[in-house]
Amino acid sequence: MVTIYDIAAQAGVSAMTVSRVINNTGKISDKTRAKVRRVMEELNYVPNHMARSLVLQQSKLLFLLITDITNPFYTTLARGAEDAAKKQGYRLLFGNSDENAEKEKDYVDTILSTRADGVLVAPAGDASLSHLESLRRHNVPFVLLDREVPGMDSDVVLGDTKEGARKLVDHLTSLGHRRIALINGLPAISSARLRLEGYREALKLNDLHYDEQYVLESAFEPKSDLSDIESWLDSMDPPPTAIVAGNNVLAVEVIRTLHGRGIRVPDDLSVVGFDDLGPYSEIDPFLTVISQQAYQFGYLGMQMLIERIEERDSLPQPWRRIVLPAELIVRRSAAQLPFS
Amino acid sequence: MVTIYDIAAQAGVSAMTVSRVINNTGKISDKTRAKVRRVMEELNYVPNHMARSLVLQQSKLLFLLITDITNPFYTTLARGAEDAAKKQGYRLLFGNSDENAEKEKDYVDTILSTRADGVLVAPAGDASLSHLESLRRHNVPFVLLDREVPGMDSDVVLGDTKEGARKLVDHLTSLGHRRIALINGLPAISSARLRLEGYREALKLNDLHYDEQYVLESAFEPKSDLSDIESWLDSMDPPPTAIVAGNNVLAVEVIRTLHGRGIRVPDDLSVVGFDDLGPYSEIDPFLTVISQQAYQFGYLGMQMLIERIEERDSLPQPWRRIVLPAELIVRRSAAQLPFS
DNA sequence: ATAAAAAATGTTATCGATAACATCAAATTA
DNA sequence: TAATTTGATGTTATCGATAACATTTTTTAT
Repeated sequence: MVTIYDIAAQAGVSAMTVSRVINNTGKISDKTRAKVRRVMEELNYVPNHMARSLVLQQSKLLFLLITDITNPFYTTLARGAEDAAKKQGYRLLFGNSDENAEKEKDYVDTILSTRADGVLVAPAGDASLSHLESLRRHNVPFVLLDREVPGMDSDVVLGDTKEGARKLVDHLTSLGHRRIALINGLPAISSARLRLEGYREALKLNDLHYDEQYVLESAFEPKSDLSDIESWLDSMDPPPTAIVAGNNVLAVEVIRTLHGRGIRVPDDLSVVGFDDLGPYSEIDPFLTVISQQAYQFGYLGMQMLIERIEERDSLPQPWRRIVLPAELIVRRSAAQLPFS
Repeated sequence: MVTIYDIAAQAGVSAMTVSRVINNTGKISDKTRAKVRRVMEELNYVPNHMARSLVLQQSKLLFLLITDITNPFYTTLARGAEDAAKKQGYRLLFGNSDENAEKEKDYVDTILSTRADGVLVAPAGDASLSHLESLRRHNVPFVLLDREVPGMDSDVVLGDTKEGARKLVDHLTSLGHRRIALINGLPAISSARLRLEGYREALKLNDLHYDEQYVLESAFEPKSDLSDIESWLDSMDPPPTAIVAGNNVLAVEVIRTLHGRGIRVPDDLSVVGFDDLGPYSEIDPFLTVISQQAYQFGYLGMQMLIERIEERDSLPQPWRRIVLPAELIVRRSAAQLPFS
């Protein structure tokens, strides 16, 4: 590979002069600047970012860790983060943890050893605490997205999840439903806990009592094995007339399972969920959901992150917490109960 | 940040000894190995990948460039690439070019200056040629995915696109359709060209004549402005009874536009497309498509890439070309014509 | 014209790690 | 036991770039 020394030799100057031309620092005569530029072109010079970062002690490289690259919520979020990063002159790379704290840890190691300037993390769950402590210990700024991790203070962008859960339940009760089930993410994820809370509060406000049998806690990620959903559906007695799903993946799994049993949605059973199904849901606007501003999660989170990075030397600001609203989008997957 | 020198000092050995412990090279007594390990733990040592890559001249870092991170075809592909990379001990980072050759160029610059060991590229189009030449010139191995670029020989993983287009047209004709339109990607993308070819061949084989007015070439990416689709729909006379869409995004756009006009799919007009709509399409299996093995694109491409990287010193092998089959999945978006 | 200031360029050390070679002590062999 | 091998560790140079300081050249001021 061509280095600044090759250029320096070819142009008859010192490496430092080449470095100055590249970075537009110091004083350089127009003549040598032109000559150096020309040689750089001729030799197809590409700067070595690693060597550069090694001495500068900063990489202008940021990372975004998401938990499911096939989930439109996260990919939309990624677009927002990307746009904000580009605007500020940072490069952004993505990592996909697959809802798996182990994989996430590997990415954190990569991030630490790549000496990234900062990270945007949608943590896999409470078990992420140890990696986040690792980032903190090594002084790598990070902003949490969508989920909090108990025991770790930081900047964070959240959705108004509890309120979202309430709205969904309210919507269902307004349609006459009284036996409303919840299929939720694992309790090791903060957003799942809030959804359960919101669900319970809304039940109470609607004078419905909370019944444990109507709640299933399942992993957020798509799996081939739907047997726990199957047995849960069998177990509820009397069966619910509506189901709230804790995220888009679970909504899909539930509906698939129901279809497999010949149960029609919403005719036989209503289903509502969290997060849109991506642009493709527009083909046939079906699922009634709480829509979160996915793009904003990424955009605002990235802005906060970069502010943290650049204010590093000044005295530390208090942690910031952005809560984005949750909007109910009524479509067709929840129906009025006939006899209510 | 803690370096091997800090560890060396603390453990009372030389930096080289620490390096040996880290890499398990050379001979080290159990006693010092244990001591060094202990100090590394205590100080939370994390190796600096940049310094390491600088001397080793390899980074064990690979990149995947895709053109649309919100498209399930590419995210599924990404999962495959990720799995294959991990299996071989490489780290994988993602970049999103947004179907934009300029953004793609920025990523290529990043890749070059990061001294990545190789790249998997789904090129934005024929205009990608110059960046690919840049990669080639700098001796960075790459494998193309899904699209070829004229003028650039390389390893490549393709779908059997032309055959796919034929199957779609055959399916429609078997349902009685004779006026079949095509909304396709821009001709600057190789896969779009093949789809057009396949479409024309299939028409001929079915004794239908090719009529230019039934073909629209549009950008693959999602846009807010649907006016060209609108005017195209208006212009066709007599209107088609079926539309083939060149990819999933276009299929969605067309169906949205049709819905906006009160035209029902498939009752009033049939629509078929390329590529699945992700896991979410399973809620309501609607769109009849040619399904490509997205995961395999990524997995096999990554395997080829790594083989290239690791065989680098031995004599060069001829370029390889993998063509993955295209499977027709009949769902509900194309209907039998009543009067045929 | 000459000192002083400013501009242009060069030298050396450094970032954190590893390769290649050097050294020293312990173990083995003759 | 002296000679030799082997094991364990240390030293130095290097990867490609930049900061800090040093030097040379040019310009400006007196």
